[in-house]
Amino acid sequence: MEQFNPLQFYKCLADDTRLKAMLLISHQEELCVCELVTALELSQPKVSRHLAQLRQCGLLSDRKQNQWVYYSINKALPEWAKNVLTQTLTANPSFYENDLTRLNVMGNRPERITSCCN
Amino acid sequence: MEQFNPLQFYKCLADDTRLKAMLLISHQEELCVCELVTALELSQPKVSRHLAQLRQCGLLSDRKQNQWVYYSINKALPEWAKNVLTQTLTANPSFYENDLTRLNVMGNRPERITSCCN
DNA sequence: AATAAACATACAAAAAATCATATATTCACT
DNA sequence: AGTGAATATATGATTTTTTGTATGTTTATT
Repeated sequence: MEQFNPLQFYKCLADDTRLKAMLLISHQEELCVCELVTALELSQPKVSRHLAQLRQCGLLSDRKQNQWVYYSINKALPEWAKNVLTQTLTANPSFYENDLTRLNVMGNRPERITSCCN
Repeated sequence: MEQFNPLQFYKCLADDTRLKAMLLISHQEELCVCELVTALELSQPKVSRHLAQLRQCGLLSDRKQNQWVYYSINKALPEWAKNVLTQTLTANPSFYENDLTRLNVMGNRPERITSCCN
């Protein structure tokens, strides 16, 4: 990850899929690809591609567990960028409420295994 | 101006010219087109086009005085968006320092007439 | 070993954003 | 009335971004 720069950060947020993914992940701590596919009602390759971009730009981290890959907000993000995400999340609930609803009614969500038992 | 939405806001910030213009205007309260042309070292139509977009999206206001058009941050922007701009401005001085330098050494800057004397 | 689920990636096509250039408008000054 | 400075906009070309589709990899299950 190169030097974090605000233009790159905003380019990452300037797409419907990526912005909603970022907000949903912020809201839920972490989400796997298949949960985002369901919440966003988009194809798996599309979601996967955007998540890869967000990871490459340093906005997301991923961890692999069994067959799932969980994405979360990169802890190393600059404070100002974290604040921007938090402000956006709390001020715009209607922007992602439908996605959150679909996530909440989703069946078959993978069970998280707490890290102590890995 | 339609309902303000975060995706549109971030699309506005996802371009080098627009992001720098927003930050410079934030920093300086208001700037006219020719000052931005000098600071950013870009063509007048290019700057003008981007400013028009920022105005149409509700991020900037303009006022006309004599032959100059001054742009400033739209006072009616949602608080969260104003906060995002402030955070970005204060946390990333190096992103726009060269532009600020060019602005400061610029000769022939138009003289502001205080609004009481219009 | 075969099958299936979850995820990633490659590639070409389509869509969207940006740009340079030319030109129009407005205002100030002579 | 004519000139020049500041700004805006239109148009077609170029560049960038996004997308669908096909395919590859890994892991779990039978």
